Amino acid sequence: MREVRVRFAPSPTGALHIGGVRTALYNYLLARQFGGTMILRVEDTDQTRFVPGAEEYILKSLEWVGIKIDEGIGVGGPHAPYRQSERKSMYMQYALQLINDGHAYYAFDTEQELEAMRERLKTAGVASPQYNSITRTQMRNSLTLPEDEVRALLDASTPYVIRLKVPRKEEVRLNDLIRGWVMVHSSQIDDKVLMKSDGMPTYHLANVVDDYLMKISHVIRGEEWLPSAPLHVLLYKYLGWENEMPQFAHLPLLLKPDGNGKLSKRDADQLGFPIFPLTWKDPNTGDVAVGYKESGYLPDALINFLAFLGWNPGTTQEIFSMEELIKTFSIERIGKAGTKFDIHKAQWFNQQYLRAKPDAELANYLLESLEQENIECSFEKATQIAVLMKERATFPKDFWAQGKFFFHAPTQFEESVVSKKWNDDAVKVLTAFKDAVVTAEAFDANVAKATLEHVTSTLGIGTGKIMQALRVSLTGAGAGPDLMMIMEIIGKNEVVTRIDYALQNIKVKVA
RNA sequence: GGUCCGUUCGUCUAGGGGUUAGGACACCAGAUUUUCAUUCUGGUAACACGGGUUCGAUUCCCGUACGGACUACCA
Repeated sequence: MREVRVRFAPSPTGALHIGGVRTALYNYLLARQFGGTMILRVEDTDQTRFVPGAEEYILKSLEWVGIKIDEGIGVGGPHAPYRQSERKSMYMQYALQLINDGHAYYAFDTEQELEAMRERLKTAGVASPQYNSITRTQMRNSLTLPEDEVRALLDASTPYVIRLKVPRKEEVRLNDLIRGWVMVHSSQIDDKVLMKSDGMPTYHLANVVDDYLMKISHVIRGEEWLPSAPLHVLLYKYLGWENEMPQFAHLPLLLKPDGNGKLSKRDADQLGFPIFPLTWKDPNTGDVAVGYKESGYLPDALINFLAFLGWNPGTTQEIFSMEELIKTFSIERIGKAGTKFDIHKAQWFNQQYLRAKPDAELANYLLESLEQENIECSFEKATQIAVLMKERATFPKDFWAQGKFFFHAPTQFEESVVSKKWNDDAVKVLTAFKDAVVTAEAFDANVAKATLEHVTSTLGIGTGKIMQALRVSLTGAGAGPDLMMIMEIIGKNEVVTRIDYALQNIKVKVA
């Protein structure tokens, strides 16, 4: 097997889509598994769509999820430069070679002429008009124009493009690693533009030339490229690179969670989940899209989730570290069908990864939130809270979001709990409990529990009946972690103060 | 419209000529828990349809339907 060299080749036209991250991941896994090379190349041949900051964003995103680039943008390498705009001068020679070999030609048609041709064909009943082996005979190109006129036009710097001369009748075959043999008839491929009039190559030429020059062994990319893959095969053939042609693997697309269609930013916005790894501010519109990182997703969890979107190991194991993924991954086990994107699964993975973290790390998450709120808290106390909250957290920010009551006494009490559980018995027990706590010498969870049980049994009221009331008086809510531990953490004085406040501010609704 | 790709529980999927069609998420129920969550146990739920081939098809073949991608001097 030849040396594995794969590439992730995004266009810097905006933030990196989550589907792009998956594509990068699969490339990376293959490279690592075979001790190969992961290359990052930027395909910025369309200068009109260039977005400032996009390239840096892509770099940061890959770094955050733990995909390391061995060669290319940001790290350099033997095939530098890795930005296609900077490789501009390298492409023309190959286009010229194709012309010399009779596989390409100059075309001088203006936009208006092309438009007129399409109109003409449409009115004649052709659904999708193409510049191809038939129509090119009626256009202004080096195949129809006399040689000296072509030279004259070129000498006069007339704008032109170079088009591939696709044969009229030929079966183009391609063995995709995921889909098997894909056959396309050349009559369905149009004479694609290879060099644009601004001197830049199109995707097709640049991609093939760079993959060849960079000795790419596997092209792993989205399914949207499958229709143009036969064209690329033709290009390799005409350029004389058939033996160096990489293997292709076209990944199934990520689909909308509900309904149909390709997953888009719009869907993500509507359903309230991130679509970009990192928060992205669109430099043109100023719109801000919150990223996975900022939403509290852990990079390992996101990677695990993404890896399973279209791939599975064939076993029941679901939690995979990057290392395990590298060992287990295989292109053969990538599915063919499009995958609906389900954010619930991502949340589940996040929860799993969060729980697996050491307590100290969890405590730090809480401490970070507290710092932003300007609240002092010892590491020990934060750890205690984190341990208590662990089982109910999905995101790091949950420790604060669901544990505010540890630091702020409630001033509002959950209505439904109050109306159902706040009654005369509750008031009696809370009053007695509070008085008992005041006199307690040492106070911790055990003392709290013993005290409460003593009070309830003395009064002859079931403990279960008033627990909710006690909880709401201490935390404001009807649900939460172990109450006795909460009391230990907030401390004796706070317990007394909070119960007092609740007693004075909650009216008895039910007798 | 044309070309190409696809179709197993609601979702992600395993499987593959003869299986009680397996797992996970979600959902529901029960148990545990002072509540919620966790945990445990159990449950509902799928081979798109029609023809072949075959003793037998969810699995192979062909159609149909449905879905998706592509159809630019964008990638």
